Amino acid sequence: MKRNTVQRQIILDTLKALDTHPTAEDLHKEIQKKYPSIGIATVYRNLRQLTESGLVLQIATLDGVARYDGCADPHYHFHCKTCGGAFDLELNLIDGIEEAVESKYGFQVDSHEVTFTGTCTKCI
Amino acid sequence: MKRNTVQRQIILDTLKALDTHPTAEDLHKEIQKKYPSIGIATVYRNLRQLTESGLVLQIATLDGVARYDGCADPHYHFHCKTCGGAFDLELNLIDGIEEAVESKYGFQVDSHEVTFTGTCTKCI
DNA sequence: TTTATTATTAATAATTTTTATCAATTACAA
DNA sequence: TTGTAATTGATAAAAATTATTAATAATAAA
Repeated sequence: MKRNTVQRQIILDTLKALDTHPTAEDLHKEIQKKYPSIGIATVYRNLRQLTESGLVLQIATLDGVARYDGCADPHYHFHCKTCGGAFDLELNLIDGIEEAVESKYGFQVDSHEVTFTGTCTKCI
Repeated sequence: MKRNTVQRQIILDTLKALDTHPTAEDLHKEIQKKYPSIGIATVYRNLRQLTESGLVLQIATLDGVARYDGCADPHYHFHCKTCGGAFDLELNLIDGIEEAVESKYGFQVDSHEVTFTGTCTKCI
């Protein structure tokens, strides 16, 4: 059965406190500042668990490194191709688009993600 | 200066002939059937070049493995979380959404991608 | 509370994916 | 045809992620 470990809570809390969208390694480094004993494998393992349970959002990036988002409610993202950063966007979610795909293709749609690519204000 | 090598042409042609969205390894295996001498590094190298020049589209996936799309004109995708497959969707592109992000955030937006996640008809 | 069970951990080895290196080759310009 | 430098194939290296394993600790049962 799933257990409530302090490590998992620390990982989730630290992720939620960051508004960047850290990679597993980023998050591990941040955690190490306060809890140097927590290993990188534990971070990976728990990020996967938290993603599966829906508490954490995994963001796909073009450079192949997974980034994580502690915010549960859905929103869209912008990726800067210069600095690699991922930013939240406060846009209204597109309405009815998941249902459109389900009825047109017969797929079962769980979620959708909209990602913009370009250059952020700092990097322009 | 950029050269026109037979390898690059083979890589591009093979990718265009596939309607799946292969990973670099998938594509390399497919190419090896006819051209066993072409190495995996050449496939990676050219996929990156072709992506940079805009002839090929790189698709971010949640499992962290890059997939490639030989179709130049933009369209949306569906990812099956069971089989890992990526499918093209023929939906109308969302209108004006890039401009909305540019004016709201001041980012320079080059493109946007909409990705649906769920279960495909085969895997339901 | 104490004990037993077993999920989880830290550390690290192994795997997977992608990029860098480098001598040989080859496309293109002169 | 010849010189050049971009590209190639092979492979080493790097980066990212997952598996392994003995030790630890969270929870249930006694």
